[in-house]
Amino acid sequence: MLVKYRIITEKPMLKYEDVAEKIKQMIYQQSMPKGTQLPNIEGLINQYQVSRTTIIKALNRLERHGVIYQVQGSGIFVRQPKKVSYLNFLESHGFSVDLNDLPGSSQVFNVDLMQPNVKVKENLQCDDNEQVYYIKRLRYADGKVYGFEQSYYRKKLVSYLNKEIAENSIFSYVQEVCKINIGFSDKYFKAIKLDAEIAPYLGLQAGDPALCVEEIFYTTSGEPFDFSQIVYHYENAKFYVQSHSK
Amino acid sequence: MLVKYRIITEKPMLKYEDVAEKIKQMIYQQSMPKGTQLPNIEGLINQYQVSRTTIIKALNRLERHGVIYQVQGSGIFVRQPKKVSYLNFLESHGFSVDLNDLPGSSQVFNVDLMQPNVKVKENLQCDDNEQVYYIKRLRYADGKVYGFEQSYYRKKLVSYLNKEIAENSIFSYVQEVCKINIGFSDKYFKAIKLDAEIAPYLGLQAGDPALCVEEIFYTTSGEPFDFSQIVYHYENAKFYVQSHSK
DNA sequence: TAGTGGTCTAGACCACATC
DNA sequence: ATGTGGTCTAGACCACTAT
Repeated sequence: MLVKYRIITEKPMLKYEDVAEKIKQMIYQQSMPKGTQLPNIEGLINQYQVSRTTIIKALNRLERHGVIYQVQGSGIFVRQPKKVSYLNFLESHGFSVDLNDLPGSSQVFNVDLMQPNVKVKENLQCDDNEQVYYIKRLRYADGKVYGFEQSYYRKKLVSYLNKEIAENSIFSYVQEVCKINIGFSDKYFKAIKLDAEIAPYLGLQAGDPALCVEEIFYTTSGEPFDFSQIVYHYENAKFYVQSHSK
Repeated sequence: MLVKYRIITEKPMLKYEDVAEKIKQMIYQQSMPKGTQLPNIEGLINQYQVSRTTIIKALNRLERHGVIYQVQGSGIFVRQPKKVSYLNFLESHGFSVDLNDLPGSSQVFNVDLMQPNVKVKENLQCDDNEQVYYIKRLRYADGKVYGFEQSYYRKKLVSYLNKEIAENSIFSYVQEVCKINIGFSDKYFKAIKLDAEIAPYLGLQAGDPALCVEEIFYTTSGEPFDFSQIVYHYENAKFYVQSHSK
């Protein structure tokens, strides 16, 4: 039997991922407006030649990602497109394609190997004497500064990093070269008053507002590998999150 | 056959929800630390007497809610408990129990029936001449002001509202009395500078930072019923979001 | 090699929506 | 009454981890 493979990761293509992707393409290529009804499950089974369960799994995935919504007894419908100029908060690093991780989108100040302080050590669950890479960089999008980031990667899991990698996408490197599979993440955030140290990086004044986000990323086996603190420019960075009760 | 029912909604209890809840209880009652391994799937099948698929569905739900993580070939493990004093951003209204929606936790300024302005009309997809309830209130938690909220509910879907309801939980009322089933939501957020009009409500100065969130809640059939703008106190409101790549 | 989670199937039956 | 999505089952087989 012919087995499809993902282009990048070389993992076997799962049927439900494949079907989900194709349905998504169908929606976007035909630029269906919100509320458009899709074929029913029976129809999708015939169209993609997979079992009912696989169709349902694909639909649930699309529902969680905000692409469609399903109404029992009624049908499957296209969901509202997100407002433009807002970033997907859950995909702003990591899980899916990150449009901001393009070459030249980061100004890197340093990439240092060091002993973590207490806070970093705790968040990354480091052993004693374990070392971490410390990266400080400014992030740009559309030519505008949108965030000041300080991140820490465990050397144990990310054995090498340099300035060039940090200027591009650390997450692509970590996945493709270090073979780290990203499993899940915790994000903590709040509004803050910018201090005199960070404000200049963003071209703002001390006392100006900012969105401060602390993130911890874990591998699929549950090991934390990245702890980052990002301070976002209050005018240049806006986010959205779509969620679902199911 | 005996069918279990949910206490409040009187909907039949689904097996996978039931199992998920029981596993969650097991974790919390035994206060298992993060990393604790749970029984394997075979064991859970025997313990709860349901099919493999149902166990897996329950586990996936717990995984999405940040309670556990599953490692293929290895096992099922308890995930890190969230930092205290942070609110779950996705559950801060709506989907699950809202600890802040307790009696006396809101100071209500007005509950008015009115014609929506353009922005509200668009976000709620109102027909022409449709009316909305406009509620303005301050939200408290632990005796501290944490947010200033302006919300709009479509009269078409929420036929009646008053000050007393707004002082308690609008969402409970909407679900239990109006029989609205909450399906999904869109949330947009950014840091802002407080203006002179809103700052006093939060006991802050104009120019101080704040987290501004705009939310749209939809019924399970995809109709928007609530549009809210909430301005959060930058010192009293902190949030977390847990996410998963699966 | 043995054990664990993950995918996929075919089919029965249930719950909700619409007419 | 009919059509739609949702749940649940039993079982085959695949993919990853540990030893």
